[in-house]
Amino acid sequence: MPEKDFVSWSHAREIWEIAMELRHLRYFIAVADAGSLTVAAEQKLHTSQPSLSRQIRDLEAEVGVQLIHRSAHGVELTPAGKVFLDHTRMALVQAEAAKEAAQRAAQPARPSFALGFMSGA
Amino acid sequence: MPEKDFVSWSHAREIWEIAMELRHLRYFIAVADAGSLTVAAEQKLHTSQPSLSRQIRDLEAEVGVQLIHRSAHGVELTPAGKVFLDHTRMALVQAEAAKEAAQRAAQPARPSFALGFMSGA
DNA sequence: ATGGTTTACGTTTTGCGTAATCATC
DNA sequence: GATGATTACGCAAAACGTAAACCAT
Repeated sequence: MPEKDFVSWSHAREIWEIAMELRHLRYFIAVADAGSLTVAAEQKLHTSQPSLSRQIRDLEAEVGVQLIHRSAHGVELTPAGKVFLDHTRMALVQAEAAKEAAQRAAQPARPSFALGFMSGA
Repeated sequence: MPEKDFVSWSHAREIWEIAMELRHLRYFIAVADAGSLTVAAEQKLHTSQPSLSRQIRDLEAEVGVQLIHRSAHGVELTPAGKVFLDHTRMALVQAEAAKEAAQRAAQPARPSFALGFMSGA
């Protein structure tokens, strides 16, 4: 039976309707860390700038908020972008934790340790 | 400058190398809730069973663990699958929270004209 | 025989890379 | 003029849908 009362959603949108993908979040984190689309693409993600530029643009369209400010020197996070970055990191960590927890659970002998964290205010 | 000491990773794998996507997690949650690939596909995800079957299979390959046990009555979560489900839900919630936090941060402190979507005080 | 999952295959979407363009300092 | 982001476009990979096959009850 479906137990879905573990958390309450802020809005009515169902989780199946989220268009955002982890790839977008990874790209955004790389850009934020590098401060530049160019170096993030080439040195971190091993992809091309145009690809990365488009993914970031798609992400901003999905969120509906401008996350970075483009300039000639590189990119700079907007206030909304900084907030988004923090949550984004946690989401990635959670996804990776899910994978590792499943792998750990599949091997019965290992004691499980919790990789816990708090969700922001 | 990259601030990345907010959490320590369990393994050396970089986050850019994660092949898992939120779509896989959404699909998995739907299957777990429905207890069946067929009804999850048709009634929740509005897609086809073969598509869903392949996505779940891909997810299991990525995680490296069998997450569901197929039977004639439907599907049943393996112990690893149950653990994975919990973390997966949190990851989805985090991702959605990131989006909403960014939208909230983009709103000025005092909205002069309310195109509000929430019935607040 | 029925309910449910998987395989096969053709179609369509979409992400990606190269090259060219625009903008800012 | 040089650095960096965007647009245009062709290609390749992957997701999707339909149909057929398989498996257990």
